[in-house]
Amino acid sequence: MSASDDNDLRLTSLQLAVLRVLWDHGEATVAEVHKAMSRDRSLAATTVATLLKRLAARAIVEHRTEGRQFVYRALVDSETVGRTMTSELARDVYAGDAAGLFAHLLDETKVSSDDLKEIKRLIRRAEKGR
Amino acid sequence: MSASDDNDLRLTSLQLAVLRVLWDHGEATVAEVHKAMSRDRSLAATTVATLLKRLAARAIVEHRTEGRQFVYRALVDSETVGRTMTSELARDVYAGDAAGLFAHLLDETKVSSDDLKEIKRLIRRAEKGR
DNA sequence: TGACCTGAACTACAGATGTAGTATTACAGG
DNA sequence: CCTGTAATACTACATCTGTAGTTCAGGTCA
Repeated sequence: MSASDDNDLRLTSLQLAVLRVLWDHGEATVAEVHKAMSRDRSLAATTVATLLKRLAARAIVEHRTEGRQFVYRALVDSETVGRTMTSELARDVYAGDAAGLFAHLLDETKVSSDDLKEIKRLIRRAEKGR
Repeated sequence: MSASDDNDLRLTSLQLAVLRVLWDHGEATVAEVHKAMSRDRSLAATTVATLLKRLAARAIVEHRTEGRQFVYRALVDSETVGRTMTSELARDVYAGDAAGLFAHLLDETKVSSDDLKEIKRLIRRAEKGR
């Protein structure tokens, strides 16, 4: 938690794609992030470097230097980002109507039976905790 | 559906706030939108006008002229926007893990007992439909 | 040691966004 | 007919984003 970091977690799709690589890898050099992203997006390596540098300026990632390379890692975890963005979506789009959001979630994404099972478990837990 | 409109429903919080007014009112003049938004945000009337004009340029709203005023209405419904943004969130942040999104939804927003009841109903329906 | 390669730094640029001032124009009232 | 008044049109501008080229510097290989 260090100091005054978090806050302002409005992230674009592209920025999230970068972050995901760091979340998955723990740490990664620019080249590694670039490579990992190349499956989905064709970006120049310098583009990825720019993205990372900008995220660093926002204190969303940071890097240490290893030899001549920067090794980046995320300063925000996916949990926090997920929570923040979910509640923003609920507020901005659904005016807080959780059931509405959930309905769309069921409709629009492929929710597996396992997911449903897990979700039911979460509901039971929520009901217990009132 | 007319022609090549929808698509590209990436909307910011502010843009959604504008849209919400139109969704709630059906139609509204710039002044009405401005007033409705003034509870939450202090924007100049011209700012609201600019916002609406830009949304119109993206074919997200349109207006007819009534006397000297523009009466705006949304060209996208909240259902569509909700669906789109929800699935984008699921994809970008959760890599499609619906249960993860749902867990955060339960945690982060105030889900009422009624909401839970409704959600359980949705789940039953989803299970029926396989 | 000199030519390369590779990585980061710097520069660029168009489009979107938040935000609003200024200009213009068309009525309504006197 | 003239003058506010109110509404839209036009202009502005800083910031963020997506995207990448160009420059500079430090190792590496011959």
